[in-house]
Amino acid sequence: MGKREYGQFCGLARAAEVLGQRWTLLILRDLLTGPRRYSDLTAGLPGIPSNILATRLKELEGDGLVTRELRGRSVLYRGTPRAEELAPALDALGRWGAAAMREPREGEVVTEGSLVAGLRAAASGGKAPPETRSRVYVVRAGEAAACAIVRDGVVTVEAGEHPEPDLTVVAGPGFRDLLAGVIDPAMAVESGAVTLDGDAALLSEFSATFRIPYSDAVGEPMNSSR
Amino acid sequence: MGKREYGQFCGLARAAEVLGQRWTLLILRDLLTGPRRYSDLTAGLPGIPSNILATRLKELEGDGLVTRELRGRSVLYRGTPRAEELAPALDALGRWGAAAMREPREGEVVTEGSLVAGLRAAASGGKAPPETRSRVYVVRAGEAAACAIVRDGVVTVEAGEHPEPDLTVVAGPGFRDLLAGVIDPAMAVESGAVTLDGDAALLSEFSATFRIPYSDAVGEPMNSSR
DNA sequence: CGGGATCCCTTAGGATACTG
DNA sequence: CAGTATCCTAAGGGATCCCG
Repeated sequence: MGKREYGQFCGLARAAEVLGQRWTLLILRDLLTGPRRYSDLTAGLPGIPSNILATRLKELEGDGLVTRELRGRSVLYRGTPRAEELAPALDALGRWGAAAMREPREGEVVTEGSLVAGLRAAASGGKAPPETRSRVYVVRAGEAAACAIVRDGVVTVEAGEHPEPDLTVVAGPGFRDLLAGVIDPAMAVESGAVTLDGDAALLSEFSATFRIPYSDAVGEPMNSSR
Repeated sequence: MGKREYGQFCGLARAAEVLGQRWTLLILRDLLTGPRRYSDLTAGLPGIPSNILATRLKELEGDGLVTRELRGRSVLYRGTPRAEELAPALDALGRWGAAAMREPREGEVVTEGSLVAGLRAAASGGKAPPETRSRVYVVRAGEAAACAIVRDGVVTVEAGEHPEPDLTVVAGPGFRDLLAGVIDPAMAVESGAVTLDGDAALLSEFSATFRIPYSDAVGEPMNSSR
């Protein structure tokens, strides 16, 4: 048995062999938001050692999850279709992890990749209204921004801004409570959990579309102010 | 940033911090099939070093995913409700990994845990007929056995045998092709992919209920190293 | 300047033996 | 049975250097 293998004919074991290496899941998370250069990945994964990123990209290429592509004088890394098949699993994992998140820990940041992944996980847990009219939301948290387009009950989330959002939601402290449903949209505005720009009446639709309840199987944080 | 943390306020990163340690995912997989003693876990995870198992169990206990319970003169490890919330994510991961599985690699075994996890992942990808009449299947692969009960479109899978199965399916070489749908039930019997005991006509219902297609995004093994 | 490779050091993991 | 204890190797972290 190699050092990465588990010696079991089991889908979960196979997944763990590929995804269980440190940083791999986050690299794939970022690549599922679109093709990225080496330096984009470095910027989106603060603290990753350069040699580890290079090693992981080579491993993922060998596993058929990433392709490299020369573009101009830099290299574009792109997730393959096989990597895209991971989306449901990443959403499920992200929902599970986010269900236990209360406040950010000391020093934790929100990257573009984490914001996009979080919104995608939240979208798979809410229910978008099956309207014909489409909505464009922009969400900003920390330095990161993402846009979500809701159309016919289907949500797509991309990194970055959008030229004509219907509503821009700037996340403040307590934004997580809105996704959890422990505060309602009006309270969220009042408490500063969100700051809005655009059609503020859409916030309740937003909060129905994006939802990650707190797990009630997790204890309260020690420094709880609620 | 500690050595296990990623420094990101992100559900996926939090999940990776807990689940990304070697062996952890498989330990949880086994504990989601029911409470297990230390020696049960050792037996279900061939090759795991004893010190690693002990370390992981302590970590999982600290993370609120496992409880220890003295029962007689041995210790029972049990997954907590928070661990059970992982089930959808494990199913999704298992499906993703299993979609790329062709034949077992040299030396790979099927354990009870892997069989149960595989059937659960397969059940989340098939559609059980919404009948009132319930079905009891027993599936055997290698040394392992599991039973699946289908009732009103809901599938529950447990480890071990069942006293009165409607159909017992013994997996042979090519059983994976039946789950993938590349051979039909009649062919599966003929080719020896399955050996049946009981109501053989139920096999087509079985193969509709448990399904894991092959990923068409996977080519031939492209990675000879490792 | 982007995309790494190399070096050194620390820590986690693996194999095996041993004990309460 | 349920773990420790030990020893050793491999992988990760951090900084720097290199090359086109």
